Order: sequence, then C-alpha cells, then structure tokens
Amino acid sequence: MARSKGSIVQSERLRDQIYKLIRDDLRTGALAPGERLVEVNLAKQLGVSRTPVREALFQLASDGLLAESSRGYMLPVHTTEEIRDRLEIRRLLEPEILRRACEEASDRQIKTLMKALEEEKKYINAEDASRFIGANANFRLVLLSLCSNPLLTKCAELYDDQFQCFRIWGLHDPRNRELTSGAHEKICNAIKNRKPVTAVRALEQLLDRVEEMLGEYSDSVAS
Amino acid sequence: MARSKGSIVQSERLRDQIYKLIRDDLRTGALAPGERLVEVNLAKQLGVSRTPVREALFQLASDGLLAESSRGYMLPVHTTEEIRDRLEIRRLLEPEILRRACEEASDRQIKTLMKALEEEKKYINAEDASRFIGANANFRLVLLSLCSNPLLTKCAELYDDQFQCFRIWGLHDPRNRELTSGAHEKICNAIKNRKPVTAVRALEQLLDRVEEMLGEYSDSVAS
DNA sequence: AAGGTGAGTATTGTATACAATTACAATCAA
DNA sequence: TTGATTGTAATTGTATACAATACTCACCTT
Repeated sequence: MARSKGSIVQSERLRDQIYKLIRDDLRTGALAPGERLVEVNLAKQLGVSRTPVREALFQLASDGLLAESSRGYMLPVHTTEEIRDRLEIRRLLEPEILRRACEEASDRQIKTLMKALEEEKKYINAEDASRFIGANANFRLVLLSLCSNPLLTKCAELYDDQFQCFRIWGLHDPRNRELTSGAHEKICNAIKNRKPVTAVRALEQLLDRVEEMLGEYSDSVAS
Repeated sequence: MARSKGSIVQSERLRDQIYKLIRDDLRTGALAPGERLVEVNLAKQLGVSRTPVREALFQLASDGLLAESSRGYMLPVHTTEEIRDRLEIRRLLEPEILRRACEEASDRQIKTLMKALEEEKKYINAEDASRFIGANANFRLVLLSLCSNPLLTKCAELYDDQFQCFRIWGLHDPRNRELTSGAHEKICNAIKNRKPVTAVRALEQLLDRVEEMLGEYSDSVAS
C-alpha cells in the first residue's frame, strides 16, 4: 500500500482523512482480506504520527470494517454465519432505500447512477477483478445515496461494506460480475421508471443468489 | 457526573471501559441533553490520561450518540427531522427483531424480559422520571437481545439509544410512561404467546404514537 | 451605548515517550 | 526429534508535552 504523503492535507482532521483513505482502500479492494494493518507502518507511509492513524483504525474496527486480533488490526475474513447476519440486515435496509429512491431520486441523480452502471459493465470481463470491484463500490455508493435519510444511507453503506471479503471472493469469477451487473441494471431501470416493486424484487433476487453462494464460500474459507 | 475512580480497572482496555461507562450514563439519563463533555474533566474524574477518554468520546460521537461542536462533544439535541430519520430506521429493524424473538426467545429470556417490564411499570408514577428511564433502558436492552443476530441487536440498540434526547423529553410526563409501558406489556405478552404479528402491531402503534408527538417536541425545542 | 478589536484562556489535535503485553525464535533437555 | 522455556523483538496501550484553534470578555472607539 505505497502512498504519497501528498494526499494528506492539514485543513481537515488527520484522523478523519486517514479514516476515509483506508475505508476507500477497503471498498475498492486495494487491501486484501487477511492483510494486517500496523500503526507505525501506516504512520510512516502517511508521514504522520501514530495518534491519528491509531484513532482511524480504531473507528474502522468499531464500524466492523476491520477485525481486532490480539495484536492490532487486520482485514476481516468473515465466517458464513457472519456474512449471513450482515445479509439479513441488508435485506431490511436496502429494499426501503430502493423504494424511496423510486420516489425521491432526481433525474440528475438517475443519470449519475446510469453512468456508474455503465462503468461497472465495462469491467465485467476484465482480466483483473479489481477494476470491476472499484466500479462496483462506486455504483453502490451512488445507489444507496438515492434516499433522503442520510442516516439510513450511512447505515446501509456500513453493512454493505462489511461484505467486502465475501464480495472480493465472489467477483473474481466473471460470471458473478455478470450476475451482479445484470441485477444492477434491472434495479436502475426500475428506479428510472419509478417502479419500486420491480426494483425491490430485482434486489431480493440478487441477495437470494448471494445467499446461495454462501455454501461455496464457506468451503473456500475452510481450506 | 461525580464518579469514583474505583470503577476503572486495568484488565480491560481503558478506552473500552470508559466508552461503556459514558454510554451507560447516556442510556440511563445520568447526562442531560445539551451537556458538554470535556476531555480533561472526564480524565481527571476517572483518574486516567486524556488519551483513552478522548478515544471513547470519539467513538461515541461516531456512533451518533454525542454531537460534535466546534469545541468538543456534547449531548445531542436532535431536530424533529433527525428524530424522524432515526424513527424510520427503527421501523425497519425492530419489527424483525420482534418476529425473531417470537421464534427464538427461550423461556428463561422471556422471564427476564417480564422482570424488566415489571421493574419499568413500578416507576410509571414516580416523582422523578429518572428511575423510569433507567428501567426503560434496561427493558429495551433485554428486548433487543432476543434475537440471535448479534449485529442486528447492536445496530438496533444504537438507533434506539440515539432517541435518548427525545425520550427524556417525553418520559417526564407520566402519561407517556404509562403509554410506553402499556405497549411494552403488549409486546411481552405477544412474545410469550409466540404471536409475531401481534407483537409487531403493538410496536408499530407505539412508534406511530411517538411520531405524532414529534410536533409537540419540535415546539419545545424551538423555545 | 453599541459594536468591533485584541489578548488571554480554554480546549482540542498531533507528536512522542514510555510501559506492558504478546508473538516468535532460538536454545536446551528429554 | 520434539517439547518446553526463556529471551528478544514487535506492537499496542497509556501518559504527557506541545501546537493550533476558537471562544470569551474586557476595553477601546465612535
């Protein structure tokens, strides 16, 4: 994770900047599941002291985005059960966001969403999954923000991001990227046409499919 | 907030202990809405350095339980809109918890829940609302834990606790305590009889009533 | 008297120093 | 060879020192 010091400026609190930086790396898959995050290393890379790094890591961990080991933090590798718990929460929050998106989204927002979708589709068959994962992260960000309850958006983003270790595992297979993008396309069209029921159904089908894949995931983690 | 240093021990991380301590004070109404929390004061009271206090406050703020002002943290006084946003999330999460509670709760857990309910009922007509608020906090804790998805429990607790400033305002009136306790009793009985639909209906009626009171709350905050 | 200006103070943000704990590895004995 | 044991290094947890910032209040000006 080589990084230029240049991205850190003084106007905002360092710990907030570092939080966002790392969280973004998590979202876009720049950090691999199981990888360790060590305070002094990060501090040195970013050219700051341990304090703000420490506090950023601490917050990420309490957000459930990093796992605490006996010795510092690492990228979480969730069990099937943990993924299922997160999936259950997504099933409660995200349908409501889509319903509200169908009512509330402006034409401008829908255009942005479509652009994010196109970007995602571009990388379905890319050699490297990372491009798709990055575009996918952006798409989800746009989608979940189509709701005027900022708290709900934030909450959904959190549990969505907690899926990352599973997502990275799954999206290595282009067929799953195809599947994901296809569902996203249905959702986008439903939102554009203001059809909440259709949007929710597409989402639920996707989540059902994800849940089916959990067995396969569990085998791969055990090995 | 006078506090004996005795409650702080060394086995657990200080910042975690302090987090729990303050969060508990928030839940039970020992801290009043609008009150400021100053790092050095707390550190002195607890007999520790600023570092762990600082990190605990930081986490509480990122959990939405403390408000960040330009100068440190204070107990939040939410606007009507903010309360409504939180209410919406509760409407998504808590019904599901009740449904699962009806299936999953053990007899032992139900007994504990009943005891918490009785304790709450005792203080409906107390002079001071604080006893009721404390018992209410405990009841909610027990209720939300009747679900085998620990993440869902944690998430619901969070948004439930973010209601505190509104709750403290409302529960000063014994009629509202009566109302709350009555709804809780219906919920308890429904869980005992394994009737999810009844439980959810009672909860939704309570939340509807709460939402109606938001207008009145808004007036009182404006003054 | 009202309003602006500036110094001082209160409080947080960051850096660093030190203490404590845990993992790892090397060594020795069985 | 394997197992236990101990010493060392790596890493976090807490304390404190220092820097930066924003607020308060007094004082001055008009």
